[in-house]
Amino acid sequence: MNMTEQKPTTLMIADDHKLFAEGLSAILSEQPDFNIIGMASNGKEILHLLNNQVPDILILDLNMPVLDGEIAAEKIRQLFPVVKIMVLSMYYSAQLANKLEEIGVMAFVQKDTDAETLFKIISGVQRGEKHFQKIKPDMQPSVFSNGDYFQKSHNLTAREMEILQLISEDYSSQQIAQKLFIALNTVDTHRKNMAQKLNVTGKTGLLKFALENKLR
Amino acid sequence: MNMTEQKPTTLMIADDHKLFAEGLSAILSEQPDFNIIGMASNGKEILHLLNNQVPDILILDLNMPVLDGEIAAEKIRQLFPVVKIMVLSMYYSAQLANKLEEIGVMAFVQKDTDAETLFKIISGVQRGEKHFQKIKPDMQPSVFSNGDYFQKSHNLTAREMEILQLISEDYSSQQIAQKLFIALNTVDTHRKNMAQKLNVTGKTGLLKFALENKLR
DNA sequence: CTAAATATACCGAGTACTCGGTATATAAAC
DNA sequence: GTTTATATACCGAGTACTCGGTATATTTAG
Repeated sequence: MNMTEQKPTTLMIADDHKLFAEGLSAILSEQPDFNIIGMASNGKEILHLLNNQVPDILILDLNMPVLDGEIAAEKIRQLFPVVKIMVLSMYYSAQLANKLEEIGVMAFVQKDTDAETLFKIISGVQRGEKHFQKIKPDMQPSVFSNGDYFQKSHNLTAREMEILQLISEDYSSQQIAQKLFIALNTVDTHRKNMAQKLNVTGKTGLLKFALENKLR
Repeated sequence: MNMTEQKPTTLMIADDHKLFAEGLSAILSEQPDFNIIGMASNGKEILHLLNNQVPDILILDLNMPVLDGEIAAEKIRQLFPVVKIMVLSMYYSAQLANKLEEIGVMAFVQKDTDAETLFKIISGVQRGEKHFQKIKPDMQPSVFSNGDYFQKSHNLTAREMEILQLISEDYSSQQIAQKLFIALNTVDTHRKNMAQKLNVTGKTGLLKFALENKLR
């Protein structure tokens, strides 16, 4: 049987989000094919762990304090080239995926992937397969994904939200006016009204509000 | 023994981040005091689940597609007032904590809490205790938490990063000049240099870059 | 030591924005 | 029907910003 023919894949997890890391460790531990042999919460800590023992696969969060995941990955490639690195992140960008592949990372996976898929990717990585998954090109959820929330809690009109979305996409007022076939003054008025409703100052305040409320 | 005296706390989890939800379910299932009886990935789905069966405690993610966590919480308070609601979020704000408390939510917990603490909060909620934890007042990680990453990958100087941080904190150029005891023209020059390095346009481009790179 | 990088500072010409206020037409609510 | 909300649009006075370019002093790297 397969179970007696192969030893479990040894894994280490480096992620500063404790609840996530512990949850991930728990679901991976349920799999007989995987064996968690270490956990770290920042880049430096994982380097120390690897000095004592190296796993088959390291699951590395991209954004960590003290020593960032990307830089940690570069160092680990140099110091422990036998370790296969998988990077986890909430954020996807093709540029970043390319960079990680150059570094020698084996997989770049988003944190909203389901467990079954993750197990398959891990097994693939252990066999030497790369995985640089491209989900939707635009990974950034639109403001409209929470449209009901905004309309209810901030009393924004549909038009205001339309303009807020365009602001968050770097449209100047002139560009917004052209796109929506309205006057520059009208855009300005909508912006003024929104800023007052949201109690922020000007375009940068609106932009900041829009971006911060995409947080998950 | 306590185990025979009390029945396990029944829990449902509503979170669209599958890996997180499954991990959370796994660690909670390891606790004999807790029993997961349902999982949903959006606000509407959890409402349907509750129509069939209600748990002691519902663990609800704040930002979900289709029907937002906050609005779902309000509806659940009306329709299923016996259910104790705990809200999980990556983001903390006192304003939001107040609002959730008004709605009748029992706890507001950040996703970087460790599992042991979460177990304690859940047990407290089951006993009727509220938990509106205030971690650090400024929950937003500073750009400097990834300082090495920025310096390395974008060739930003220390001064440039200092100014980028102030831009992300809504400082105008005039205010930055005063705060750093430099001329307005100098701030402008730094901004211009950064915008070119980061290949963005102007202040809004810089702000957007700063905010987007705080994503976890 | 020299060369490169960084911080500081300026000019000029122009655009974009801010925010108090005003107003009208249309759509939605009562 | 009337009233309220929304979308559209304007004015004025002023500030903030943009971005091409210039420059020098200091610090850092080779």
